[in-house]
Amino acid sequence: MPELPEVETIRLQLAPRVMGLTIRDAHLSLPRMLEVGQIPEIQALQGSQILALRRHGKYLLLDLGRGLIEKTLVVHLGMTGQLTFHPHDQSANDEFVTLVSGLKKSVGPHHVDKHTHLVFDLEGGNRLYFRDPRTFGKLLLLPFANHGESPRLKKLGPDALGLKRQMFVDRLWARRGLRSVKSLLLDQSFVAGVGNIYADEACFTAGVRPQKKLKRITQKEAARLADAVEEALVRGLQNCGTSFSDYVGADGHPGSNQEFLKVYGRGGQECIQCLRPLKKATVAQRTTVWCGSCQR
DNA sequence: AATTCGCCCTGTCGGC
DNA sequence: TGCCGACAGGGCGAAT
Repeated sequence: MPELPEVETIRLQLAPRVMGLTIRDAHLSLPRMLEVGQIPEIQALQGSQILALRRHGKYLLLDLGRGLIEKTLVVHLGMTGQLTFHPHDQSANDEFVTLVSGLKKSVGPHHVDKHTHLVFDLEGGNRLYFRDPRTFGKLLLLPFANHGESPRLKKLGPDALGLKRQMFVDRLWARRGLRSVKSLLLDQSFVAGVGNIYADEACFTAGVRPQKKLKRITQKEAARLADAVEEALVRGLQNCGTSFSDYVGADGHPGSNQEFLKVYGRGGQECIQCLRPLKKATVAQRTTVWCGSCQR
């Protein structure tokens, strides 16, 4: 489940490898991954260069064009999306082959399987693959000039990484009400990039119960949440992302942040602070883990 | 207007 | 061994 740190890891790994490369050919094998009617536009990308890689929240934005940026390919990895770079000179690297398909061994001569939905043939024999077993991901091709007006991107709040504490607190304060802290953290129009894993981790670090109503949150707790979100995301990024199931970086390797998670996926196990068993329940339609003693 | 719910989708896992 | 239901969940559109 790629959240901000996973998408940023991919962006950082991908940028030096694909920047400036020309797209020789594009193959979209599962059309429904793309906005309807855009298949001809994908074909038309032949000859375009990858000119910039940006990210907002969990969205990766590839700016494409011939010299000047003309279009933006918006990529959302959903639950199990993978974006991997396959360099021409490492095509025989066995380790790479075994890791590229989720965390399992991949079969097939070209590292492509039935879940590889988009392939960019880049100049020099390099390739870029988009793979997504559960197909919750999305591809969207927009004119660069007005891609900011896209309904999908327009509703996003400020990017969660590097967001000023006071801005976070102010936005939370403006939404004080009956909804839960966790519901707000998952709301991409509040801040963009936080998903289920980092929301739970942030709540634990802040000492706040995920189901606590926003109207009962103090300024102090809001500030702690702001810091805890930043801390969780930065740590995730430092560890190249959390590979709980399918996530791999652009190099095909899993991240290591799953080894450092304090609560996510640890329901019933002992709290790292007080050693009491962690609680698990559904909050805001998501599986949620917290410590009933350390989080109030 | 704000919030919740059902749905999309497939691989994995536990129970029988 | 194999079948089957439960589960994972981001975001959208429908319902409340």
